[in-house]
Amino acid sequence: MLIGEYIHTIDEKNRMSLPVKFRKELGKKVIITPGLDNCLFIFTVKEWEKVSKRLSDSDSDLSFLKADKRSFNRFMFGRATDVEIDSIGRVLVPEFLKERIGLKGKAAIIGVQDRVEVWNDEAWAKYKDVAEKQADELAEKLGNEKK
Amino acid sequence: MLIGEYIHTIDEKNRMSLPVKFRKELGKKVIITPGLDNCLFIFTVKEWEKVSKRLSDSDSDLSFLKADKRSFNRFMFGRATDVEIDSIGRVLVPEFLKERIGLKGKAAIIGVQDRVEVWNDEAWAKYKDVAEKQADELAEKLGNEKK
DNA sequence: ATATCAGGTGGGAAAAAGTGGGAAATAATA
DNA sequence: TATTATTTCCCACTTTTTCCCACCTGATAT
Repeated sequence: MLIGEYIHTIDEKNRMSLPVKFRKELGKKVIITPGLDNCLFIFTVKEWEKVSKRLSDSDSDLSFLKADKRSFNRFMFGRATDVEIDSIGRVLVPEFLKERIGLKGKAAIIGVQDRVEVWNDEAWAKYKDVAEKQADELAEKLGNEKK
Repeated sequence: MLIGEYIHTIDEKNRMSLPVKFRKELGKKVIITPGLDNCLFIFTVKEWEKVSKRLSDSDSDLSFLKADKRSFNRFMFGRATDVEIDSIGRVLVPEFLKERIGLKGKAAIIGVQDRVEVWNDEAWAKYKDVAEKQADELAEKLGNEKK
């Protein structure tokens, strides 16, 4: 399971080293896609297959309008990139994905169960701040939904 | 069962030794997460699996499509860390978790049934003070609820 | 009182992780 | 094809982490 928060550098060659704790689970190749809430998602190949299957499944339970779904899939698939992890555990973050979330200098690398998220470090700090304030509230809400 | 209260030091290398009485039950690897009321939780791997399973959406590979799940999962997993317990029973408390609860110098380590809690020792002292005064009151309230 | 033991603390050396940069290989352009 | 730009690979440096050993303190036993 991918968990934890790490702050790493993105250098001028767009290289970013992955936390050692993630490397075993990620293997030697990953899929980087635009994520939601202004971050990037990194999936293992296996996880990506699961995700993409469910996204393209025509009779899945996703309550998407067809048009919405098409455009969402373009967003996810059209800009997904598979990247090799180099011999010392770094990935190359494509320029257009970097730009998309305003990455430069420092990145926050977050393990979220089955995926890794990459954030502009400042954006992450802000997001965390807000999330924390809402956390109790949220936990309670989720708790109630289960009833 | 994990019970009791201990005051231990956190040194400059972020090491904190776990009470001997806890070590057997905790095993050689634990999960540290932010807890509620401004403390940290330490779970055994087994306990963590139970907790995280219950809290995450187990019946969907696409939980990231829901905004509130995303926030919650980021909070839950992004800020948890698995740490090895070293040969003499110490854990490394990640800097970002230390910061979160204002840990430095002395920590209060509390056994709470299935989990261990870590507090800033002064915060714990205050909390205890208040809690103690309310304990009788609280006990009665809890007793009544069960009826 | 001294010795012994267990739990907890601290520090130095070795190893690992993360970062940066140059050279070789490849691709792009004219 | 020659030249330039980009990407890839490899090595080296720096910082952080890990490992190991020694010390301290308080409790118990001799």
